[in-house]
Amino acid sequence: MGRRSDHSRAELERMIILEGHRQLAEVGFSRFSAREVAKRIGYSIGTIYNVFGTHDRLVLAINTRTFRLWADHLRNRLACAGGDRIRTLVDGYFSFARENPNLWMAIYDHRLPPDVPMPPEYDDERRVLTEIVAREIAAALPAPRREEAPRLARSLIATVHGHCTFALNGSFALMGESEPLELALARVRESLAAAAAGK
Amino acid sequence: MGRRSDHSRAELERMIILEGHRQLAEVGFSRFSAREVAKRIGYSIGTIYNVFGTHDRLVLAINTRTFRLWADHLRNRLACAGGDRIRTLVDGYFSFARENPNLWMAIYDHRLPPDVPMPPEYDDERRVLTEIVAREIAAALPAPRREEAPRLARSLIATVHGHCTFALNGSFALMGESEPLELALARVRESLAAAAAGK
DNA sequence: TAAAATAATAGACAGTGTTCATTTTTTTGG
DNA sequence: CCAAAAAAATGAACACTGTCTATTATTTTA
Repeated sequence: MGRRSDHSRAELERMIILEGHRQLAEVGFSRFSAREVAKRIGYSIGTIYNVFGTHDRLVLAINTRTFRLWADHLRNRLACAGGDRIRTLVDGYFSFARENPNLWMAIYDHRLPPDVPMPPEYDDERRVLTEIVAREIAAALPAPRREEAPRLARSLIATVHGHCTFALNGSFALMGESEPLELALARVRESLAAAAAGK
Repeated sequence: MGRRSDHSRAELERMIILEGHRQLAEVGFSRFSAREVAKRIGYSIGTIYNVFGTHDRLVLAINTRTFRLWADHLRNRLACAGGDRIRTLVDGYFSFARENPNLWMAIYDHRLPPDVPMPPEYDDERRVLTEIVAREIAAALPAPRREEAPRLARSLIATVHGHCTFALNGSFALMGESEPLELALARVRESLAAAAAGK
C-alpha cells in the first residue's frame, strides 16, 4: 500500500525513532530489534529499511535523539542550579546515565564500521554537549587561563565518562567503591584548581 | 564420536578459548560467532555448548584471558621502567588497548544479564590489574597519605579508562584532540600532586 | 567383552539484519 | 473523472545467529 494516512515521510521517520527509542530503553542495545520496532508501530520490516537503509543508521538516529535529550537534561539542571555549577554539571552527567542506563550505554555500545564516517548531524549533537561543558569550565577558570578551557573540558568529560561507565557497569561495585559521583567530582575539582593555579 | 585424540577436556577448553580469542581480535565483539570458532578448530557447534553452556560464558572466558594478557603487559612494562613509573603505567594501559582494540573493547562491550553475577574467577583477574595500579599509586604517594591509595587508584583507573575509551572510539578525534595519552597523564599527575599535598 | 560413562554431532527452532520483486496506495495531468 | 506515473509499503527469501537436544560415536570401566 502507499500512504496509509496523512503521515508524511518525516512523520514516519519520527514514529520509528520514537518507538525505537522506547524499545532500546526497555531491552537494551544487545536485544534491540528493528523487526520488533516495525511490528509495534504496525509497519513491516521492509518499511524500516526503506526509511533508514540499514540497522546502523537506525541506531545512529535513535542515539542522536538520546544525545539531544541528554543535552536538554544538562541545560535544565544548569538553568536552576545553585552556586555550585560544577557539581551540577557532573551530577547532570551521572543522573542522565543512571535514569536512562540502556539508552546511555547504547551510545557507546554502538560502533559503526571503521570505514563508515559519522554522519555530520550526529557529531553536531555531540558537539552541543561538549560545548555546554566547555562553557562552564571556561566560567570556572580565572580569565587568564580561559583559553585552556576547550582542551580541559574534553579531558574532564573523559574523566567523568570513565567514572560513570564504571558506576553503571558494576566495576566500581566490584572494587568496593560506593560513591562514584563524589570520586569523579573530586578529580574534576583538582584539575580545575590546578588549571586555575596555572600548571 | 568420543575423545578424538589425547585432548583432555581442559585442553579442549583451552583450544576453544585460544581460537575464540583469535577470532574476537580479528572481527570484533559484534561479529564474533561461536559457530565460526567451532568450525575453525574442527568441532561442531554442539561441542562449544557442551563445554561452555552459553555464549555469555564463552565470551567471559575469552575476556578473562584478555585481562590476564593485559596484566602481563603492564607488569612487563613496569619491570623495565625508567624513573617515571606513573607514565609507564598510563602508557601501558593505553598501549595494550591500542595494540588490541577489539579485545580491549570487547571487555566493555560484553554485559551479562543483571541477574547473572560475575563468576569469581573473572573478577579475580580484574582485581589483579587493579592491584598493580594500586601498588604504584601507593608508592607515588608520601607515606602519610598512603592509606588513600586504593580509593585514588580506583578513581585514576576510571580517569584513564575514560580517556582511553574516547581515544579508541573516535570521540577525541571528533573533538579535535590528538594527544589523549598526554591528557590522561596530566590528569593523573594533578590528582597525585593534590593527594600528596594533602587535600 | 559387555555395560556404563563420556564426548561429539548435527538437525531443529526461533530469532536476526538485509534485499528486492511485487502489490497497494496516492498523486498527477489530461 | 479517470488513466498513467510516482511513491509507499509489503513480506517472502536468504544467510546468518544462539540455543537446545535426541542421537551417535568413542572411551572407560568392571
